[in-house]
Amino acid sequence: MVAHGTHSRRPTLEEVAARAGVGRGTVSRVINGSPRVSDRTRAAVEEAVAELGYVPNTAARALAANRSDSIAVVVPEAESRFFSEPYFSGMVGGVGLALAETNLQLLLTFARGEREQSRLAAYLAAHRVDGVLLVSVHSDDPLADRLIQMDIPTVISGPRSADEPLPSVDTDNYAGARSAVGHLVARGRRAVAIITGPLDVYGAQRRLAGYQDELAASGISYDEKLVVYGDFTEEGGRRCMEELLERGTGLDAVFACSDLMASGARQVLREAGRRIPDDVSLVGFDDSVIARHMEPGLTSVRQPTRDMGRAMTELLLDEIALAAEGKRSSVRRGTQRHLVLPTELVVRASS
Amino acid sequence: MVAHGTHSRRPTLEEVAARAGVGRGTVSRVINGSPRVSDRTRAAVEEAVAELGYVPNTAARALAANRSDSIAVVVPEAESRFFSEPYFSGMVGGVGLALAETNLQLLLTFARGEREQSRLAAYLAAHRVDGVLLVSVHSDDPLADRLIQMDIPTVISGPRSADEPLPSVDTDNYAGARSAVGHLVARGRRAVAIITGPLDVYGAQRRLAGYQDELAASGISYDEKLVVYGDFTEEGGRRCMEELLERGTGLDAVFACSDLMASGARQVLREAGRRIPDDVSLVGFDDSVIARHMEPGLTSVRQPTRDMGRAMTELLLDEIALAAEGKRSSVRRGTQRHLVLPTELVVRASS
DNA sequence: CAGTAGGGTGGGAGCGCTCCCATCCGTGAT
DNA sequence: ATCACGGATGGGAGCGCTCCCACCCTACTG
Repeated sequence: MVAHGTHSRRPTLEEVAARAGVGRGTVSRVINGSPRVSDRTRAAVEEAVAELGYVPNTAARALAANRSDSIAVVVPEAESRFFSEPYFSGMVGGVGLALAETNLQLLLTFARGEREQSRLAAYLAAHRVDGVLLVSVHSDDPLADRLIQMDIPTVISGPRSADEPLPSVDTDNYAGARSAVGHLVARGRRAVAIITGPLDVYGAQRRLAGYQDELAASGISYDEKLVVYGDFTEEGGRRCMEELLERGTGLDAVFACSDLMASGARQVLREAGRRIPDDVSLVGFDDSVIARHMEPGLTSVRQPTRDMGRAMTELLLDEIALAAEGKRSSVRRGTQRHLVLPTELVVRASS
Repeated sequence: MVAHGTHSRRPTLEEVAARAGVGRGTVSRVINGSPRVSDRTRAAVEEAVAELGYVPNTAARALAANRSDSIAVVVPEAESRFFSEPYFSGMVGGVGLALAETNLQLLLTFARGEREQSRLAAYLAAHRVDGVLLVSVHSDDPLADRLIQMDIPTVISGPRSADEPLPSVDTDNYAGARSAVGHLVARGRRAVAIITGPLDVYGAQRRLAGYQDELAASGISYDEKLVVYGDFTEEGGRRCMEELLERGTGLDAVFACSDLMASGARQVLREAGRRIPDDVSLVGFDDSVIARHMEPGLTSVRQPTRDMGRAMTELLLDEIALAAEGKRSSVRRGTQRHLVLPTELVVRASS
């Protein structure tokens, strides 16, 4: 490794110490903000640091201190979904934002399939990250349990069940669904169909529950003919809508549990000659770009993905601090371990 | 791999060596795939590794070997744009894909503003990454030059000018624009307006050039009244379209240099009572989700963002290898240092 | 049959930092 | 003036790995 312009020869702690006329330990203390340093010394060290353009070597620090100053965001889905779903990018954006205030780094990891997940687990186990943010997980995801076993601080983006052991951040899927259905009912719709998400995702279950409860609260009896089971994809939405029409139930509104499915549904409705919102009201979930650009504009339940990312990060930092203090297990600080963020119904022309 | 109670006590190289009855160096050789190990020994070591569930400690490796086994993707924009633009997520997805085949990690970094960029530069300089992927850069971006100065292997997603010193990957903005305009002309449109991107982005310049050249090639004289300067945003598209209408030129087609701007333009056209495509044909650029969901479907120039991410990664790996060999400067392998990927016109109802 | 390549191998010497203990010195108590 | 206490400081001992040199043994060479 020769002639590497500038970056090949960076100053070390030792050199800063020599320059400032102090010992290695003192410089380390200054760098790490320890209070046990006199003001004079601190100033001298800081000057030397500035003059030399000293930047701590992270690898050395990680090795000595046994921490990595980085967290991993693990997206279990194939990264193809990562594209289409604003959920992910919003989340990642929020994480980035929260991390900007710390000096932690963000490792982005896609884990497709079992083999890669194993590799990933090993990787994470090797102390490469201080904590893990798990985004969008199915209830049977093995990675989550592995992380628990390995005792790695982890926060999950949506609880996998009602009694998720991992700290989690989620949107209020239940309330969101209720607000959507309530809105439809308030508009005079009585035959409200639902295209659900995949029910092995807890959030999808909650949305269905919200739908049911809101109908009940409105005195509308539950008709299972109006319920079809989707998978969050556009194609799935199309298929479900066809199914719904075939059943011949006289529906006058559809609550699709994702914008993508709403989009699929809209296509089928249009092909069938049903006007939106005149004949059928349509409501989605996510309030993604699609909702804003659909024709007519899609009424949708907004999820604060960015805030979620932010909240997850903060929760994780807490977890990491706790782990560092060695206070594992039961006794936790006042922190809310399961955060539920409110949704907001964005009303547009489709309803 | 069973019941690793805690992750606090992972086996070390030394322990593997003891278990296999060999020396530390030998284990290191096996781990790193050196050929200088007899088959018998290798087998023994591999067995010990498996039994102990050994995973190398990256920090130690990084410190000793002076490399990090990770690359950074730097997104200079505020991460708010990261959301809306499928460009970024597509790119990141491609990078992730390419990286899956290596054992490098992906560090995602947002750099808003000058202060953060400086911090970032220092960070990168501290040997924390082996290389940098720079995404979406304005021609006056200071970070790129800093990276060159620091001699850090870097690949940029779009060249900042015709003689970009950094290796780059780009879409064929010029040809893409020509295909869009050519398509419009083939449809019988003669008064084709363009809403450009910000011209401090090289790619936006190329699109404008493509527009001009294609018109010229079609024997249509250039009318600067049909040219308005946008900024890639939806609001900008709206503003530009208004401007265009105010000028009162009898346009019959609009080529917007991003889907977002096309969307803004569409809104204004609709408000003005112009029908798409009957009165005015509309073509966008990106072929994002928006294009697919707009009404009518937006004809758009598709950029293979995913392939770009992939290509950038491969180029970067090459650069890193070159740097490691110490062969800096002029003499480069046969690698194409400026890759231009083809675009594809996706025709929908808007034209 | 001595002499000499090498392929294989072991292990010392760090990489740059944090941790922690020993030491030093100033200050207030006695 | 003496002692004790505690804040400030220096520096040894690693953290787990790679690099590299010395060494060994086998297999040729002449």
